Amino acid sequence: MTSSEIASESKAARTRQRILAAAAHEFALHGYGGASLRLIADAADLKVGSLAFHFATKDDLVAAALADGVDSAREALAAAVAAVPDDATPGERLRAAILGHLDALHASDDRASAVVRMVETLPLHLRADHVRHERRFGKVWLDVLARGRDDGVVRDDVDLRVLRDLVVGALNSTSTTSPVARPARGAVVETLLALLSPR
Amino acid sequence: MTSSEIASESKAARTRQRILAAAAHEFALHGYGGASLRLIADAADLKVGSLAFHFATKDDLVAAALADGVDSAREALAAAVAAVPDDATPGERLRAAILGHLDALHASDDRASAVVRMVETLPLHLRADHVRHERRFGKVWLDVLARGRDDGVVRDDVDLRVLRDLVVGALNSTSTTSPVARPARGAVVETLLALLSPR
Amino acid sequence: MTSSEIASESKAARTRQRILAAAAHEFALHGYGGASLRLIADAADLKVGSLAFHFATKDDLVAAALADGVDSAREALAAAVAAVPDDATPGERLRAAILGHLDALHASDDRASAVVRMVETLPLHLRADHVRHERRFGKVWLDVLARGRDDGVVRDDVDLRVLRDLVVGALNSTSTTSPVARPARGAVVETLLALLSPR
Amino acid sequence: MTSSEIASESKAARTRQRILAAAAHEFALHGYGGASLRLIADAADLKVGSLAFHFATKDDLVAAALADGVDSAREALAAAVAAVPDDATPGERLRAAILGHLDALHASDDRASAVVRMVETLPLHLRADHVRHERRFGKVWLDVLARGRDDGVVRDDVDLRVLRDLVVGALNSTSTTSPVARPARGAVVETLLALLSPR
DNA sequence: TATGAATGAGGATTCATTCAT
DNA sequence: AATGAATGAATCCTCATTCAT
Repeated sequence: MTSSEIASESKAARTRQRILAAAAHEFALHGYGGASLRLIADAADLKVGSLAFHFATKDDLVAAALADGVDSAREALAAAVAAVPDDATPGERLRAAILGHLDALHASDDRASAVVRMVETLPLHLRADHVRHERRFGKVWLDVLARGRDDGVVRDDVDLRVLRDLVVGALNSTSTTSPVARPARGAVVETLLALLSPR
Repeated sequence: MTSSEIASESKAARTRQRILAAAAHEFALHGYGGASLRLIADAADLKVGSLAFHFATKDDLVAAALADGVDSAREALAAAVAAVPDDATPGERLRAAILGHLDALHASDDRASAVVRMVETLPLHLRADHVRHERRFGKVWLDVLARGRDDGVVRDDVDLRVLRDLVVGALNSTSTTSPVARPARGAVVETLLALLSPR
Repeated sequence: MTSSEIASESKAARTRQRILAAAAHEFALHGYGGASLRLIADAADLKVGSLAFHFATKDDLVAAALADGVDSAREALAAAVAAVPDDATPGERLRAAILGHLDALHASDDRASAVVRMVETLPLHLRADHVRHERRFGKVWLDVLARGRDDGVVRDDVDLRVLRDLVVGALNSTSTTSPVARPARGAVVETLLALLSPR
Repeated sequence: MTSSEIASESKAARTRQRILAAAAHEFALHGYGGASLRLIADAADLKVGSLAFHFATKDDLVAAALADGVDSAREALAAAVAAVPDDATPGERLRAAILGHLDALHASDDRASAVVRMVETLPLHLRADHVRHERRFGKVWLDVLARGRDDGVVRDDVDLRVLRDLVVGALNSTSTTSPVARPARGAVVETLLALLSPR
């Protein structure tokens, strides 16, 4: 493989990433139906027609952005938890998960928040493809909560799945477009930890 | 005012309601940017051109649907709380609020869920107008929680506003388009009550 | 029905006819795949977007143009034959049919030639719908030839359907875009009559 | 010229042929305006950009396909006639011509039918170039008919050029995309022979 | 009060073409 | 000899809006 081959390979990959970033931003701002390829192309410094070379269709791009969004959020969440030293307190682990989730959600690249903004208005065929990714993400949170319960920092008087859904819903709802309205990160973390802790 | 004027006035009002209902449905399904006046008109059994008579522009319709959505949800929430007899337990009042919120959100007319689906992708000028409605809704929940705290059924170790935001966020996140994924109403209520109750 | 209603009804109909005429011209010149709605709209003195009001889709317009083309040709053919007095010679009837077919095909409005130019490159779903029209047209020619055979002016040593197909094919092939290359109408008629007559 | 140059030259020639074959197929199916270089490239197992190496523009490819189509048909027609032994009956020669024409037209490689499908919708500049090829093809048929007349198997009561145009038109009209609708080859041949034979 | 008819802007997608590699 | 990547124009279609009736 010559150096020029490497260069051209990475060029396509770089453009693809630029498009995904621009798409995430537009989708986060305007949702699935409100986002336009024109604006996405502009933000990616490309002409609309050129998008087709990387993503054949708007829905292809959406699917890629969704996968990119949840997967990166899941990896960030898992990494945040994994980074907690073994000898840390169980509460630290829980706090790390919450922080990891919030960080992904409020990251400036919008990859995760694009997902939150799009999921509920997706056409069925896209949603079907997306469910698997979402499920893997939910699994990570479930594991975190289960471990927390074993370690005695998560209450055991409620169904864990329902708890997980409410926690994730509450966290996702902080991903508001107007950061002014967003409650302070620290307050959210402490409040959630309090709600979760057993009586 | 003649009787025919009265009749025609009430006809206009009825049509307006039909449009709002159709709009709520479309907005709930496709969000602000993805909903089209044509489909709304179809669902309201009207021609697109006729919409202008009732709502001059799409944004006017959106604003009306938003106001209609939050206000009706707020009234439903307030009514549910007010319906609780004075001699009921404080926990009953809290449960009534949660149930009222969920009922509004999962109502078949989509008026409340349309709001949830739209808010985050609204253009700025619409959002500005909408904030006041949202604030009044939030005020009701804040009152409910404050009273609950006074009555000893809501924990006092957390900031009440942050708590309110998380509770509302968690509740709103149950308004998913695919009712299959939605956790059972009863489980949501009991879990939330547990989380709220003081240790 | 008021006069204004009549006017508005006929306005839509008139526009529809203008579009069909423009479409026939474009389709005759460039075929199904080569014709553009832009040019059709221009020729019909409309904006492209306005076409949708009369024909929802390009394929709808094509289907209408096809039906219009064959049906009008069939009617012209049938009328030409019917116009022959009962006491005319059988040869006159045959000649009238040939002339009627040619007249339809070379008419300046291109309605019939548009069909000839489009049929073979139609997508399958359009072709399927079109077959019925084509069959009715072929039936008229078959009747003409059968009557001619009964009257002794059409040879009886060949299969009538095959003969019909070849005659129609030969006639249609005179519908060339460059009228220079087109053989003289009279010569075509006399030659065909000669070929058809029994030995 | 080195052997590798020879090899690469012949490779180019082979690719050229593959492109022409693919192009003929697409043009036969969709006509001049409806065929796309992308599909042609796909069918030729190439990327669109690579076409330019062999044919600078779409119209260059079209021109080549047209020339290829008529010329090969003309050669097939001439060869079919030439293959008839000198001592065969004149009717055999005529039949051979008809069969040769039909064989070329219905050949699976679509080279000839692509021409039939394209000619009438060609832009003027392409048509001008094409006329010469077409004329040479017509000349062959004219010769065949003239010889037939000399030999007493073609009627002499009609203009030969008009006759030729009608015969060619009738034959070409059998090149339909749906082979179901196509009349049986044998029946076409015998019917045409009958029509041509003098009384 | 509503419809019919049209507009112009913008939507996504496809197209032939170009050019560096 | 062919590919990868991009362009700009054109494709059809949908949109919200307007206005005479």
